[in-house]
Amino acid sequence: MPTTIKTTDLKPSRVDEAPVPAPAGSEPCLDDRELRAWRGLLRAHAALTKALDNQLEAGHGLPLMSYEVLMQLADADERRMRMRDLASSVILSRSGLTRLVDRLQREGLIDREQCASDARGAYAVLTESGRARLREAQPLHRESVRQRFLSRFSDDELRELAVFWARLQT
Amino acid sequence: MPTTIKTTDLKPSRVDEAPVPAPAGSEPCLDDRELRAWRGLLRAHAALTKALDNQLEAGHGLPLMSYEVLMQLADADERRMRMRDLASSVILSRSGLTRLVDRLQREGLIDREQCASDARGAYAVLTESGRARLREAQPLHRESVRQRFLSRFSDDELRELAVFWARLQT
DNA sequence: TAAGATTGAGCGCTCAATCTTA
DNA sequence: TAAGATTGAGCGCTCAATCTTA
Repeated sequence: MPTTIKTTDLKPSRVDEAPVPAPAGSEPCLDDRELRAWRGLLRAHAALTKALDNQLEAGHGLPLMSYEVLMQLADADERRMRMRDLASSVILSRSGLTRLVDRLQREGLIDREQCASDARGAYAVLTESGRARLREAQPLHRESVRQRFLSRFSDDELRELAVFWARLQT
Repeated sequence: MPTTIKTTDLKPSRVDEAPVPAPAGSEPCLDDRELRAWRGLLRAHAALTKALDNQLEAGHGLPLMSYEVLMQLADADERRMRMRDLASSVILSRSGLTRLVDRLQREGLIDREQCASDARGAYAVLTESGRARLREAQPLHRESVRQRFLSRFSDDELRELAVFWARLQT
């Protein structure tokens, strides 16, 4: 064990910042309040996704990213989406999605289908087996999201968070 | 361009959820408000870090993770930290940090030093060149964090966010 | 025995190049 | 010309195994 116990790493960044009187003018240093808001987001996200990913992987052999893809398809019309749309909705590059869908297809959770209206296009389609796997995994995942995230907030706060996220869209 | 314009992907997950009357009992489905709070976090984080990482990499050849490591060291006593502590404060596995420090050392931004009190231990130490590189990169990065994130919130909201993040610490 | 750090193997992603169709 | 999808190359990470010291 390390001798220094670090309860949090959101320290006020002592050196290098306070002494300097705003170097150029247009980009003053982040103050303590700003740092906590920003680095808190990074740390919270990292800790949450790491925990959820490990758990989902261990319990159902399904990494978080795969889970998200299955979810998107389950919610889509006819349980299918264009590769392009699917990539952007799970925030993955197009090539990244191609490879992820390769893996899920190999497991039988997703099928590919030609797009009728645009011969360049392809659909990813959720299979029955994919639906079943998703249904198996959902209870554990939802409970974890509740326990680790949602339960820490009141109803009003959850609504507030949603408003906050919406504000970040470009 | 896809024919369907998706302004947001936070839809109420129509199928599969509303009809089923809470399958087992202990893990009811996430409702719309919960989904927006949760998936909003995932999307906001992904979009923000991707943008910042690209910009930092393009402008200063410094991926976000490397930047975070240099920051931690710049803020630490004597600009040095034990590998173990550094890994946990940037949320990286120990082996992941070993390799990242390898790269930064090859670039001359970090040195390694033996730990005097524990012969198993090693310090990562920020070099002068590392400080200089960080100082170069900071203005752009800070401005982006401001523009893409901080500026979307009032002072009170930033304080509230910090409180929210603190609540998530297990 | 266990903890700090590193190494070998390999996974999952991105970028750039490519092929196909609009 | 440009867009959708895939492929080749390669980067950055993790897990498990290993070495060293507590």
